[in-house]
Amino acid sequence: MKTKEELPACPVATAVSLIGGKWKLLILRNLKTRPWRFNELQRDLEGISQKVLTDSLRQMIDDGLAYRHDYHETPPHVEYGLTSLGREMLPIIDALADFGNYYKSIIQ
Amino acid sequence: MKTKEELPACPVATAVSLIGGKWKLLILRNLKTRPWRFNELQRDLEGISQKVLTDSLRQMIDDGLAYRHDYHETPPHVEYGLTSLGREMLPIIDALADFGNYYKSIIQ
DNA sequence: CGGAATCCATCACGATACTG
DNA sequence: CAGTATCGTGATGGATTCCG
Repeated sequence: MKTKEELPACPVATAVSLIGGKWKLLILRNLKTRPWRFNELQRDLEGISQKVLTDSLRQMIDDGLAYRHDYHETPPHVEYGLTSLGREMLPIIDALADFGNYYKSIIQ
Repeated sequence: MKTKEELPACPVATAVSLIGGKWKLLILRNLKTRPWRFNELQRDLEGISQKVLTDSLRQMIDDGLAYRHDYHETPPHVEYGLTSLGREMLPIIDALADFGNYYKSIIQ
């Protein structure tokens, strides 16, 4: 979790600093509905490497947006989901989806 | 402007492909209120280079989000603003700002 | 299954100089 | 003022190997 002093003054810049990178918004899009397992996420995001998925998830956890639950089973069973703070980002995902649909509807 | 075939199937991914990079969302935040001149934008974004600002603006124009109006004066006078399509992105900016404010309000 | 560790590639981004 | 043209670098992301 960042401290107040590390964050930009502008709220938009603050949010951007949390969802920066190529994949976090797409990860949020997936976690929106339910918890996901690691390999399940990687398969669905198609194109993301293990390293980048690991790094992205860890940053999101560190920022308080996501949680990691290890069931301590063999074979390993780990699930990732959104914290209540992470769920506060869902209006952003919804706005992105709305715009994406609109954009595709008007281009020829 | 991209064609339908170049865009991802997922609407969120479509939107992300349009606002990718480090600066476009911040540029949108500025253009939200009124048209801006080039140097004015560069000063306000503090940290962005001319090249990156030029590249970002050109992509946004190419994607139909922004326009460029050259007054053909000497000294040069050029203004950048949002198209009606670009204004459809404003809910995204608003959602980002809301979240940024909320995030800063709850961290200690 | 869910990673860690390592190495490598690319390109987004940045610095600098110059121009109509 | 509003760029263009070069050139350089470093963080981000990708490929591969190994492990409990």
